[in-house]
Amino acid sequence: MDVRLQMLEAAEKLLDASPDRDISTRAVCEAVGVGAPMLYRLFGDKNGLLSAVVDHGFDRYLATKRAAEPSADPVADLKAGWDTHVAFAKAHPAVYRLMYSPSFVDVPSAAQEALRLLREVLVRCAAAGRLRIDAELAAQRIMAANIGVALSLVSQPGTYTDPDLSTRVRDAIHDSLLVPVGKNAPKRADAPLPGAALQLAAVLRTEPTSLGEQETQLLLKWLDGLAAPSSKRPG
Amino acid sequence: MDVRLQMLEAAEKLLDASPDRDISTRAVCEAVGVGAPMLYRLFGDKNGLLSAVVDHGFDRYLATKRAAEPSADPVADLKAGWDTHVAFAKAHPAVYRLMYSPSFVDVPSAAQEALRLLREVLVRCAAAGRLRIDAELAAQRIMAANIGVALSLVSQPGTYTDPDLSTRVRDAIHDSLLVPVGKNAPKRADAPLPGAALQLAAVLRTEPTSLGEQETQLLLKWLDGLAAPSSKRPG
DNA sequence: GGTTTCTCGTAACGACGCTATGACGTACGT
DNA sequence: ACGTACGTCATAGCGTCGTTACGAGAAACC
Repeated sequence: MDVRLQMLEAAEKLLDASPDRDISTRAVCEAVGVGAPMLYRLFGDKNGLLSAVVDHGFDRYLATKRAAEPSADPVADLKAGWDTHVAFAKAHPAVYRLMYSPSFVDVPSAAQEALRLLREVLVRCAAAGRLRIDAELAAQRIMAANIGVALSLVSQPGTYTDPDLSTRVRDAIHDSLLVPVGKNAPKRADAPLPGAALQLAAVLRTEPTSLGEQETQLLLKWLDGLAAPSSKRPG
Repeated sequence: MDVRLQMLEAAEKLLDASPDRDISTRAVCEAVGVGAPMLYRLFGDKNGLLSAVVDHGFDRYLATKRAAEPSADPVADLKAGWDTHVAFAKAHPAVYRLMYSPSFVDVPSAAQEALRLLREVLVRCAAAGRLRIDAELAAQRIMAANIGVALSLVSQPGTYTDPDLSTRVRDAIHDSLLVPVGKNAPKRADAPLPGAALQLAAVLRTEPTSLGEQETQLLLKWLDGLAAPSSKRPG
């Protein structure tokens, strides 16, 4: 019978159901069955309620995450942290938008908490000799890119269609900040075949050639296959 | 005495001055000196006005950018595009938030336009042999990271204090998508088509591919034809 | 049991997005 | 020249919002 928790959950439910991602204080009060002054005694004002919703959702999410976090491989934890960030955004799009693009001035404390946890993982990476730069600088770069990927996926799902978008951006950022485990580490092999195929395809699409139309189409099809031998592009 | 333009500029000014980044239709109408029905005849509703503000600000910004864009070095254009994106966000924080984290359902067309321009630059990079993957996939990754950096800088300037944040994330993403200049990039200026065809033919003769034997032979024959300088050359 | 205090629902206030109505000016027909 | 039809736009209003003053009812204390 915790009224505060009831209101938080009602607000989150209404928020996810709302098309314009906004709610009215009246709807929240009516859903719980309390009067309007109750809301203002508990949360101060509407922004306080929304901030509390963000903190509540994020805290509950972190509870399941914090239990298994400190593993032996800090780099694996780093990547897992990125993925859980994106998963949280997909699971609670409205809450995520309030978290990282709030309409009020003060950023919810959950955002600060998330950055703090990221910095802790990075400190462990540094202790393991895997971090190339200062943990605070690395945390800012990773978090900024992570927010961008998550926000793009939740606010423009029709535009950002690449299923590997998150992991690819993640690895690009991480690779720029971490030192490889060994010298034989996969030094980004500049595979000449896909590169050459991509370039020829690009040129073929922009310049006239001596080939016929069907020949060009078949050639382009082959080139696409040569450029992406292991994965398929989204249509 | 263009009322529509007056209202757009008044709305933008009020938007930047507002602490909670919201405006009232009444304030916009009063600032221009027109009645409320004028706004609804010009923009439909409040969302229409805000969408128009976004498109107007972005179009005016692109006008100064499009003039000097197509340079000889597409990679330099790519990096400049990232920087102008961040600069636009810093110059118009309220408009930028509406653009990439809108409160209404449909994303403003300016966001689509920005992604389209990015893809065009990437196609030019691919034609120069500098792009490692498909232009569409690369555009999504770059744009997602770019949005994250810009939105973090404008919505949490107190948290993201690293002055090099933007350029560092930019270079990390770009390095993961581009091939270095010296490696296997033939000179674009002279004859891109024969060069690309020759390079691919050389690679095909030294590496196993996913194509069958007959296909490879036919492809090599075509490539020899494309590489031969007997075909028409641009004056 | 009477008084005080605490709690919380009712009702109201100002501001909002949006729209119906009517006044005003203009162009046209006779 | 004068009446009429038409387009234009401000006034005024409706319903809803966030927020708060007020009063009723319950509980606690002397």
